[in-house]
Amino acid sequence: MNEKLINIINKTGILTADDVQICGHFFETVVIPKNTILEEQDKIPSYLYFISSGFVRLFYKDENGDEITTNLSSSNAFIASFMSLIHQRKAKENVECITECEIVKIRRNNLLALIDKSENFKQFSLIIFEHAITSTENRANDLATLSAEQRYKKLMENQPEILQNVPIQYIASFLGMKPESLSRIRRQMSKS
Amino acid sequence: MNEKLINIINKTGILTADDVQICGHFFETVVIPKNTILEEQDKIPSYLYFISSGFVRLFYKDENGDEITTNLSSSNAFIASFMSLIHQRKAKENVECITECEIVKIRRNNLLALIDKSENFKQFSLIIFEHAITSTENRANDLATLSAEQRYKKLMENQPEILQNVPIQYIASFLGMKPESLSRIRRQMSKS
DNA sequence: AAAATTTCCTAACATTTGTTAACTGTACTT
DNA sequence: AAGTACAGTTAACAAATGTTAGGAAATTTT
Repeated sequence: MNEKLINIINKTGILTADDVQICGHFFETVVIPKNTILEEQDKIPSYLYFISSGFVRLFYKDENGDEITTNLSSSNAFIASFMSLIHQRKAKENVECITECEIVKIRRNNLLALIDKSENFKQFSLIIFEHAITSTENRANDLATLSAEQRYKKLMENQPEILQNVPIQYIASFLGMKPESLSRIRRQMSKS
Repeated sequence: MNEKLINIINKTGILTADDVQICGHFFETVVIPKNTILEEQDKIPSYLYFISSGFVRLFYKDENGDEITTNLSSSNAFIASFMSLIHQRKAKENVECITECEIVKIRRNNLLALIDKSENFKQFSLIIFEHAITSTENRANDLATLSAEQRYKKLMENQPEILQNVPIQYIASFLGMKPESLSRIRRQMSKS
């Protein structure tokens, strides 16, 4: 199985070597070209994804046809349209590879089978899920309390690799500002 | 058991009459005076709460000691510091009754026992959980894409009862703006 | 009831962010 | 290589929101 995924799993200390062995049967590693949509808005998603390398985003198209980026993720993170995946409902967002990506994916039914079979795996998947929720909560609280510049600086500190690899317009949308505003902020910061 | 809670349960169509009967043993109805903290930030929460009547908020104190309101809920909603309740971790936020409330609560261990015992109850609790997550996602997306005025108008339309019963400062914080800004918006809207 | 505290409002001003439009550079097509 | 489309930048201006300070109104305490 994918080494990075094994590393992440071991870091939690939840799964045994046997557990990992079993997992291996259900995860599939694939290389995806840039700009590929993995799961589409308004369709029922099928997979949970682990990003082994590359950059992935979640975004939805609003009433005006504008794309709103709600999540930016890079290597060693899980990503999915989580709630829709679990409940088999139409997804509110697209899952898109921003760069070429090495992706490790598992089908929903296999994921549920693992969760059902192993208490350890249940706990592990809860942690994945919790990360996704915490990240949404943090985004909401940052949008509510920080200025546009503070939000950008925080992203610089916490996920600097994003800045090098993700189009500015996606970053601006994720941070809740216009691309022109982000441009201005970047210029002002480069001056001092 | 509390009638409103039974109504909500029946509306989902998931639980049988027997299920509801069993639930009744584990839920406890209490009346709570206004301004009471039900669960405290940095402590491990114990209960899931259903608001039978009254208004409840989630809020956390930031580094500066400022209170940030992250959720405003009224009758017929479940509320808790969900992630912390499930994982038995220190809560990131307080749960506070804003007005006097009639609350129906269930202890975490009893909740887990019900989930474990009944597939129906597992599904039901997943729906409660999903509501909480959807509400956080919506807050984040609204903060990212709408102006302060648009956010206030949306709250007016979706939860008008909040405006009559929740202090303006909490509403402003929840909407990610300063109380003075909310005051101005309300005045401008009252003019036209 | 008076005093004190807190909440909310108001207004003037400062700052931040959005809007519009033009321009540059880059990547993709032909 | 030329042409086209798109992403990113810049600048001037407009609009929205934050800041500060003071006062009115409501609530709580004495």
